[in-house]
Amino acid sequence: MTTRLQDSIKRNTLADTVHHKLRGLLITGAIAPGEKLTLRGLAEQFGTSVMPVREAVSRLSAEGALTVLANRTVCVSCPNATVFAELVKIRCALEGLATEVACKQLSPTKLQRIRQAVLRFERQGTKPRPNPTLLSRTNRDLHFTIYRAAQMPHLFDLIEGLWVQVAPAISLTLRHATRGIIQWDSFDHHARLLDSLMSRDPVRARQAVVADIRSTGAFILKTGVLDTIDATAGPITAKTLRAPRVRRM
Amino acid sequence: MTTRLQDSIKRNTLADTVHHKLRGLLITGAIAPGEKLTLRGLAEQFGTSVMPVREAVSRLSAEGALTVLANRTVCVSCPNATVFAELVKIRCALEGLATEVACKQLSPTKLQRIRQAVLRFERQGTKPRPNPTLLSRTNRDLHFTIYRAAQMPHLFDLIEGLWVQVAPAISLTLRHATRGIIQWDSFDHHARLLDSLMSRDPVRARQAVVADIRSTGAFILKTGVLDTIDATAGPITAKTLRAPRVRRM
DNA sequence: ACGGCTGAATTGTGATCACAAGATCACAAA
DNA sequence: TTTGTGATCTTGTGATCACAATTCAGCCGT
Repeated sequence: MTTRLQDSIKRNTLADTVHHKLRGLLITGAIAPGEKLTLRGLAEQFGTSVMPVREAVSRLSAEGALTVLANRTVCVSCPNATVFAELVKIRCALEGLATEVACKQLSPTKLQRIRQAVLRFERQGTKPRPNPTLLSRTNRDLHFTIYRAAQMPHLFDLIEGLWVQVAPAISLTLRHATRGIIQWDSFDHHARLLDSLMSRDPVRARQAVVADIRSTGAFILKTGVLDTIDATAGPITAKTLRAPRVRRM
Repeated sequence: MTTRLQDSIKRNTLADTVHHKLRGLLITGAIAPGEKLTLRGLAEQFGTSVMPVREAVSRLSAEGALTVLANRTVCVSCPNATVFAELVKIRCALEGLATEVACKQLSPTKLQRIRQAVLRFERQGTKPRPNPTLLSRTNRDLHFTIYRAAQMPHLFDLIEGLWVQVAPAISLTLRHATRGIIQWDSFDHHARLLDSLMSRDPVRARQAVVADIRSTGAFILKTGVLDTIDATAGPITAKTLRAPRVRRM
């Protein structure tokens, strides 16, 4: 998925550019989950004709990042609870593998960077009023530096694809549960992860990541934001979300 | 990748049809790895204009099934040795997971079907002159009935995507090592797999699939067919393949 | 007979046009 | 105020056109 390894062999078509930019917007949650997109609108926004946008949207929908409904409406797809649970399981398998592999060949430099990311995450997270966006970005950096270190580009792409699909769910949670996000045992898991990496214990490292993924996944599921989403129901409207308002913790 | 879950909510655009058909041709190895494809050619073959083909090709290249080179030439992508090795590792993780999950909830009916597939595979494989194409098809059926039983559609799609990428390598091996393909310990692994499934032992089942994947992967790597392939080098020509001719076993 | 060069032909990419299916809104009837 | 209905606009999809880049055939010169 994505342009895969071709990123290096930059085939700079407009379609690729649009694809990349859109993907970036999606993975950072800049576009709200369920939001409707129009080809012509995107085309105007990117300053191209509809053609490159069509190709980009086509690829993104193939990745599962966008959904084109039976109505032929394009919208940012957000997994419902069951889909999300499945994605979490897959993530455990894939990111566990990546971590295990990376653990065996992490350079001291990368280890340093990971340590710093862990620290940054903890520092931001223990603030009285942490910035959730910043927090999730730091978390992302942390994970992806590890996965990149595994030097398995295809695996990396697959993982990235999963994050693109999961991102909207996180974004939703962030939007509707502004307080109390920080219950996370993530601190513990990150610490254990870092420790395992430094002592070159691949199995324990894998366990730590899996625990981390599972726990934040469980947290998101527990908020119940995703229960209101029906994949076939189309874009998420204000009405859709009103009913089972997320309860604060 | 693919049309994902949308398969049920058939959004019957021409692009989807072409995508599906083309994908089928690729996964069965009907189109030779490295073969060049032209949009207009495919369009004529499918009886459409180039537009649907463009979208299909775009998606397939996003999946990694097709490669569009810097020349802007489209060809069936075939993994080189290192990429193939990576794909095998990923397959182990994903298909292992699928097997483990499936093991816990296999209906007796499905179990029967798997048993029959195993028998069919063994019967065909022990023939004095087994049909390699038929053999690999049976093998595919066997694996995919298990994976489908896991009832994790996204996982299934990912696995299918991996097979599409691996298919050309298998196809190549089949073409250039017409004899002696049947060294496989696959019989043992299949037997152990079936046994584990019947006795509901998820862990052992996983181990059996992983062993199966690893061994046939190792076999393909050992033939050395993939060593001659450079991902950036473009389509596979007769010349490319001449040099280190596959040695019979 | 052979190598390098030029022409035409083919290719993917992007833009534009055409069209059918939904979505939206205004207005009228209850 | 609410509901049904029609016209109108918007949308994705597919076809066609235009174009630059690449490929390839054929020719010329040696």
